[in-house]
Amino acid sequence: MSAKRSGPDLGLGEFIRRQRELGHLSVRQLADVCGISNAYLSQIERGLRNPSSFVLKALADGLELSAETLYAQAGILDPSNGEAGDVVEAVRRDPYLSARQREMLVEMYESFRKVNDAAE
Amino acid sequence: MSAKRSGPDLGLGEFIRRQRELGHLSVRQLADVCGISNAYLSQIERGLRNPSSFVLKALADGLELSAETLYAQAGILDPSNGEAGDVVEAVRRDPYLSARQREMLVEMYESFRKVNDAAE
DNA sequence: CGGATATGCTAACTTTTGCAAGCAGTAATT
DNA sequence: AATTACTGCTTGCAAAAGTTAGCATATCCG
Repeated sequence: MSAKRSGPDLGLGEFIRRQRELGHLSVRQLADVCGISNAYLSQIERGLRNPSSFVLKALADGLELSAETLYAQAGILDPSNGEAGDVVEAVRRDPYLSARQREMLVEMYESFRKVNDAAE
Repeated sequence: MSAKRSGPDLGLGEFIRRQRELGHLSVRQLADVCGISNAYLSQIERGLRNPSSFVLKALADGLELSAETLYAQAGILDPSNGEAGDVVEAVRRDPYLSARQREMLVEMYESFRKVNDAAE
């Protein structure tokens, strides 16, 4: 058995489900895009199954997420790479944007976050 | 321009074996450290088995490699992974946005960059 | 020559992944 | 009410992952 679901995989399934719902996709639609069965995706989302590396990769692609983010959520990758992405900071540091453009991007980003929070 | 690639198309199993031998470990020793059976490790190294995410993670730890390196070798993670502070990367890694929202932000960012380039 | 001991590999077995098919619920048409 | 078309969930099974026990060879020591 070795490593199993004892502990920190709490949330991978829910994270996937949340991402799926943010994209307004049904279980079947996402499963289809990822090339897996809807039954299996349903089980993954509820934590009943432990997807293999390749399925996880397919899910990352289907959700248009970086694979690092998903793997970090699964507790497999160190979050040092996956979590650091502060969009606002990256925008503010970008030397190729004008102040006005930075402001627009930040506002757009924050309004997205706000909308998602409200739709929770 | 193509940057230099180290060990282009080395299979995952062969890569693991090479790393293990570089560390002067036997199959049993590495398997023990990783918490898997020696038989299974042997099969992984010869490409007869396809290890799960957790086993891959354990192998990375046992070999004292970054998990990213091993996952890149497995063809699961994109090897281009180092550039920090990039807006696009930050957006792609943000787990609170939907795929559609990420796409919109990236397109907005890139159109800004394009406009700025043209006006240079 | 034994006999430990270490190497990697094979075989038989158990457990988990992943899928095809079907079930129950909801909402809109007819 | 019946049909059609969605939604997500459950079931039973084939295939793959992963383990325990054992085989064969090689080295080292008395």
